[in-house]
Amino acid sequence: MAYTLHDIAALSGVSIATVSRVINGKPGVNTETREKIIRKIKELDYQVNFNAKSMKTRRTNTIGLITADITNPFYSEAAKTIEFQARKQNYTLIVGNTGNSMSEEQTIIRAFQQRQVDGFIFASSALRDSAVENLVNSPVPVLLYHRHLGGQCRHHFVGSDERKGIALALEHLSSLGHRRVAFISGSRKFSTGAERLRFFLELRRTYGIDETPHLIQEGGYEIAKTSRAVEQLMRLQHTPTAIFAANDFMALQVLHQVLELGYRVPEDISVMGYDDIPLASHNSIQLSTIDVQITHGAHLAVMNLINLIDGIASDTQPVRMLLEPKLVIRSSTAPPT
Amino acid sequence: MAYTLHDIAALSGVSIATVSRVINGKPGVNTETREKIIRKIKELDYQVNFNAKSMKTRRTNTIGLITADITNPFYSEAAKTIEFQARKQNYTLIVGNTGNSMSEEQTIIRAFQQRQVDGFIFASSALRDSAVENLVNSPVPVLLYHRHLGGQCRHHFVGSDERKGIALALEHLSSLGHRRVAFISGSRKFSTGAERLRFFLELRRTYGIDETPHLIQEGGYEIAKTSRAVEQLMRLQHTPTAIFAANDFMALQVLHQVLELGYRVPEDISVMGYDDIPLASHNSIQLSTIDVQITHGAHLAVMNLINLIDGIASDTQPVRMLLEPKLVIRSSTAPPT
DNA sequence: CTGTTAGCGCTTTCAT
DNA sequence: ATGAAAGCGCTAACAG
Repeated sequence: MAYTLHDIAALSGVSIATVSRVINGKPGVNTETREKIIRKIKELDYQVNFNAKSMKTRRTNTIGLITADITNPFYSEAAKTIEFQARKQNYTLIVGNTGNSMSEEQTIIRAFQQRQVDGFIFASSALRDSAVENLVNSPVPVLLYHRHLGGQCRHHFVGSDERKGIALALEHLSSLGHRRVAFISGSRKFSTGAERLRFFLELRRTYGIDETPHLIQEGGYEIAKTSRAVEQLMRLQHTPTAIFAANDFMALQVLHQVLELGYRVPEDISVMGYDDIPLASHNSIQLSTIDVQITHGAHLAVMNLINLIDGIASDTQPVRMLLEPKLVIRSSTAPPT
Repeated sequence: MAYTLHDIAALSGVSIATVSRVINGKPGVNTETREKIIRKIKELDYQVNFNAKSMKTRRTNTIGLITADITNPFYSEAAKTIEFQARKQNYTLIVGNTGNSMSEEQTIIRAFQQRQVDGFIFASSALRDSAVENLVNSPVPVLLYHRHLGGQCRHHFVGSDERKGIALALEHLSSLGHRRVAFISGSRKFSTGAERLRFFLELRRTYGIDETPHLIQEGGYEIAKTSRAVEQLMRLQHTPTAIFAANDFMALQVLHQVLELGYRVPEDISVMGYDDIPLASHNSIQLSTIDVQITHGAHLAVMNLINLIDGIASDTQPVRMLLEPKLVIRSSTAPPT
């Protein structure tokens, strides 16, 4: 059994109130008494019971992170930063993986509520996710990271400026001289997937990209879908000179498949990704992509959530931070020949 | 403010004790009363305050996972399974990343203790880690996963049979006809690194592997170290016909570097890894390796820890489970030419 | 079958 | 400067 305030108080010959005061650095304690108590605390290696404390303070100093899949390098990178920043501010992180299942998500939300988390970070929500929408309308602060809920629901969000990112990619490909640029979209159930497609369609004309419908394909999480998309594309009369995948995960698959088909990258065809997951920079891959500033965003997510918890940030004016994406040119893109 | 037992009790016209009984499925409540209460709970969407409950029950139903780096695919894979299995048993997971820093580790341990976690899983400990050793001797159950603390300290452990794994790899290379097999060891600060090297040295004779000292090189987490090792190896008069790296992370680097130097894999040189991280099976990599059963081990880790928490497993007889590793033959190994 | 009550370990008024 | 006491939301005797 661990020591309690009572133990420290009894052994120091004072009341628990006084011990509580010194633990919390409150004023109004005689210096000698304070030192005596501190000595005792050190001696016994006393540790506060945060749960008991929470009962009075209504603060658990824990934040709940809900992610679709921690195995996804994008999220594990974010989780690492979130955990670190949270800990620096004396918060601990509890995590849940939804595996993109709504029912799991709901279960996790409830479990976290029961644990009285001070705030939630979602790094996984789909567009129109009613569980999250309900939560957003509850009194506990919720911040969406990377993917948002769409227009209908007011919520706090830290993410990347997708329009800017698509523009950056198109500008790069266009300036290399590409006109027949294929696009493989991600799942449109997520804001990122939907927006990247939308902005591609919206911006391609500006950059002089060919508007042939066949150049747009739908990908997604299942490799098979991306695979089929690539097949379709490479079977076209006029094959694209560049393939732009809406995320690195798909881009990697594209890269592999195109190589398998005997094309050289980037000599015969350029491949462009999006996100800049760690693997993209791996020396045997070297994928050109858009860096969405994962860790920077994760850092801001924690900061903003804690401000919300502390009531520093106003809750009426939703947080909405869009980070500047950066173009990362590696060796999967080059001028068409 | 969320509802409490009092609210439900008042609104149902019963006492809090009765409500508590129905919530915990305790017998001795009139069916009608029970149903009335259940209705009220549903209607208000009442959720128990786990913290308050913990004060009485001395159980928080949370387990602390401490990992070196959640970004490492090995650990994120494990974390995913651990979170899932824990949740299935009504536990939540709180996580901490040490980044291999002892002081961070100590900080995390204390934070978790203050949160009254019911048990710890370490997936990151070094040999002779005094913080963990102390913790192991405290009353709260601690289970080491993947890496253990070495012989001096009795503790619960779930890992892989490293001797068997090395034997499997050597048998594979040997049966392909390799004799000049180089070995790049991992950091010996960890049980895995130390043991794999030890078993390689111990077993190579059995498999007819050349015992030239130059074939043993030291690698580690810094890419530069592995890089230098490969350079040394390929500068030898008799270059090895196969390079066996003590983990996939290094093997990937070896693969890249050897390819860069103009060798073909596996025609000119075979490369073998260890661990079978997800990336090893990536279609553009196809690394032959040893599968250490990450998820199976993670699953067992949770089960065993919970048994320990529940006092089902005896605490005097330490858990020590060594899973059977499996040989995974992909396309980075072939007979020497 | 149901209610009363005493804490779990802590913070925080309010007295002294 | 210090202590007594109430109470956070819950469980678990104990009484009735």
